[in-house]
Amino acid sequence: MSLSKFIGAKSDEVQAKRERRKEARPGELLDAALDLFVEKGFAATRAEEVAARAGVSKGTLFLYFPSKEELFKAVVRENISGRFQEWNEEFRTFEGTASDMVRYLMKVWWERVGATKASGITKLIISEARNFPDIAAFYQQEVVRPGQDLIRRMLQRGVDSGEFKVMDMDYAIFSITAPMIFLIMMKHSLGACVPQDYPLDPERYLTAQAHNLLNGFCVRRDSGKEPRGRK
Amino acid sequence: MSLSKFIGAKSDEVQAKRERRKEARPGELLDAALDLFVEKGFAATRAEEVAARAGVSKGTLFLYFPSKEELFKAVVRENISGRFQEWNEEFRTFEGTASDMVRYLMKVWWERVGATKASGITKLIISEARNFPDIAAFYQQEVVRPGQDLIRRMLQRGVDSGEFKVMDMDYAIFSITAPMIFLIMMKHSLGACVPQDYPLDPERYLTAQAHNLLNGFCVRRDSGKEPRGRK
Amino acid sequence: MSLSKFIGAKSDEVQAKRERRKEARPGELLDAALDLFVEKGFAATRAEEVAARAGVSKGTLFLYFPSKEELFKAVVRENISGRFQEWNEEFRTFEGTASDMVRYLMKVWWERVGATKASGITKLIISEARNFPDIAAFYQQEVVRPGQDLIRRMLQRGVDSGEFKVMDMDYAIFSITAPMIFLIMMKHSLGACVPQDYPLDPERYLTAQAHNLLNGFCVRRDSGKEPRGRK
Amino acid sequence: MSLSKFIGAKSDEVQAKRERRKEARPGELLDAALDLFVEKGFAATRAEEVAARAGVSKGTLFLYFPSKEELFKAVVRENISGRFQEWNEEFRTFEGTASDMVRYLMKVWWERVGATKASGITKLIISEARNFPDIAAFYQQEVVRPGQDLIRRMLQRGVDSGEFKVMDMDYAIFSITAPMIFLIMMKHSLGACVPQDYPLDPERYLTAQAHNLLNGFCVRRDSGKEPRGRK
DNA sequence: AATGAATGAGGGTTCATTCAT
DNA sequence: GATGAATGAACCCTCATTCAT
Repeated sequence: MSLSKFIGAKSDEVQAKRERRKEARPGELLDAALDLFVEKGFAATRAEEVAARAGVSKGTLFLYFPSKEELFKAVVRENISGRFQEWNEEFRTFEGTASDMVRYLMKVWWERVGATKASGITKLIISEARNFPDIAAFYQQEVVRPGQDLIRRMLQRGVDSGEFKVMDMDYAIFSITAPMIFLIMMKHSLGACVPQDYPLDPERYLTAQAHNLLNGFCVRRDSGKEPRGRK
Repeated sequence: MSLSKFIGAKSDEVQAKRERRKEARPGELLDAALDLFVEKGFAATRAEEVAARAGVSKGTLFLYFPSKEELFKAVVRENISGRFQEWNEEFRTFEGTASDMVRYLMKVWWERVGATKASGITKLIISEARNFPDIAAFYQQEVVRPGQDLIRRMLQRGVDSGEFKVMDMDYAIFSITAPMIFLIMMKHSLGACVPQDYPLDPERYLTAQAHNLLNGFCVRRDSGKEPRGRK
Repeated sequence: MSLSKFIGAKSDEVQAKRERRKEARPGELLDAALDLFVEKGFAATRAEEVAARAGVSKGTLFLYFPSKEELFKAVVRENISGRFQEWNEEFRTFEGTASDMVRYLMKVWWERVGATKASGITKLIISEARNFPDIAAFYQQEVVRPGQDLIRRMLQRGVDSGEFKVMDMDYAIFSITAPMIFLIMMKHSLGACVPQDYPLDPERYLTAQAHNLLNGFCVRRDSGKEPRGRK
Repeated sequence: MSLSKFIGAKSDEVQAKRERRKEARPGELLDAALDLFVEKGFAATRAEEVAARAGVSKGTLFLYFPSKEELFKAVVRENISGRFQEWNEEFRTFEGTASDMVRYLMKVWWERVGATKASGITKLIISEARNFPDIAAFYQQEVVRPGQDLIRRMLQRGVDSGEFKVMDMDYAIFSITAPMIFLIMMKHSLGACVPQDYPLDPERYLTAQAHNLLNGFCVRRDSGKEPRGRK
């Protein structure tokens, strides 16, 4: 807090407000753009609409981003968190069982990503991947791969400790990620359109999913043989 | 199969080919449109491109479909199979265990939907749901709900027979559907952009997923208590 | 003239008209564009105006030229005549004196270029050279240089035959071209704005200019010494 | 030269510098604007660029000139010298021959106009005449006409003294002005783009041009009859 | 029925101009 | 006076849609 508050009074305050606005502009625009891109897709989102939602005029948008496509890339860049170092550390020092870890992973993922605006970026990239292949590749490298590595280490720890069965890791990883991707797509797609059909509590769903995945549906171990139904 | 084949001879054959082509027109357009809508989204797909891929001129497209939006709806209508009656019957008379059924469901779903062009419609609707809420609602009612009902009956059968534990059915259903949705999104999105990162065999993935879901990761039953990791 | 006129009648005629229009479109657009670019410059000419002058809608312009800049280049390309081979031949076989040739050159240049729409292209390129340096270079190479070569040969012929004095050819060439460039700029610039100040007959001007250039203003030969005026 | 230089001392000097800068502002803007208008034309010149080149902000430009068009007019006004009174006097008292005068005119014109930034204004007005007809008329009246009158008097003096032939004055005037206009257009247009093609020394060109004009190309007087070449 | 030339409303982008600081 | 963020009219260009052939 600066002294100017006591000696500068009014003009400084106004100055501060304007500067705060100016500094905040790009962020406000990125927020508005993320919302709209997630909601309607890149092509169907109009630049003017983004500007309006951010409370500025169309021209102002192009003061901060040279084109709609650059705005899109900035939205992605801004929202792709490189928080994996932190998360890796968190999991390296985790003290519970591997099962605890699985549950914990899903829980914190929801709290930090799934439940926040950041989840929109995943929906956005999955929806637009074919139109922006380089962004898709970037996301794959920066987010998907580190995420898979983290999950792989987690599962391996369970296997190494004898807690988990030996399993095909490449496939098991997707057993963990699929429900998260699913949850995001539902949240931003069908779930947003027909909410009455998705009255589920995401956290509870993830808990149930983790439980099912860890223990299985079956009372006794299932043989795993091929089905014998007709056809 | 028409009689004209037997009474027309050669010149009729040509006529037949032309008529077949003519009658096939809308179908070819719908096929082309499905591909492009899935690939690029509704807004980014140009009508002329659809026509070109179907091998007709731009004008012809509008001869069969009054507008791009109507084309979109026709694509959805055409590809949303009302095959649940048939499938319900198939599952009602299924003779194996509930576990067999789960595996069988995933397998035939992949063969009949996931691996075919029909999978595109799911990706399409999920991507465009927010832009076409009425279509989303229609899909929800015609496809999602019947599908969930089918899965619910399947799981209930397992519970009733003592093969499956008692579980929260509303959530368990998603444990079955999530990997299928996931597979579709990957196939038509990131997987199509960075194929080297998705070298998985979908059928094997589904088998593994079914196995994990049925038997769990754990060697022994996991307690299911909350994780005790830091924070 | 085709027979269709006698057997096809109406539908063929209409077809012909439409095709003629279609074929004529680019030409009509180029004509309109040349006029407007000459009149107002590249930047101040609006695409819609070009279209309107050609009697078509804005969109049609872009059916034939992918951008305003490509339209500009097409205008230049279309109007830069590579007629120098023909002209070289004409001058090679010319039978009069070198003085005749100078007068003839100016006369036919006026008839074939100066008086026609083609003169606009020179004004256009001179006005826009700095904005389109590559086009300027192209024009320099395709038009200016061949033109200068032609004039140089003409003057050299006069010198060789003893009709003209020995002179610095590089500079004499500009004595021939300057009045032509001048005439073009006046025609499309000041002369078009204040016509009452330019009531001159271009052909007579060129004749007078040729006469002055060939015989000089002076009754007797002037010494050519440096001027002795004050300063 | 102002008195402040003698009474102000140091602090005043700073003050003077600032005021000089302040007072110089419009001049710097006009200079920058002239350069850019000459180079790119009125429409293609951006106000911000003018301001930047003058070292001020965009807003400041509009502090001094209410609009881009007014800036343009001010540029023209500023650079159209009303120096004809002075020049008329200079020529009235000129003591050499009429031929000397012609050479002298071209020489001093080059020194005082052609070689300086002032030449740009001619190129500018010729290029933009059609877009600003009133400015063209103003220029015609304030510059072209007085210039032509000056040249006419000069030529008439030669005719009156028996040094020059009797000639059609209206046309002879253009024989003097054409090379000057030509030189300006080349300097600011093609010559600036393909400099290797215009390695000529302007002063030498004007001298040669004056010589050619005064004495003619021909060794003997040419008949002036119509050419007899083919066609 | 099929074509494809033509249309014009709509959206991205620029930039002269304004105005709060 | 000076600044530069903000504005919005205007322009280039696209593309769904029409319609004469």
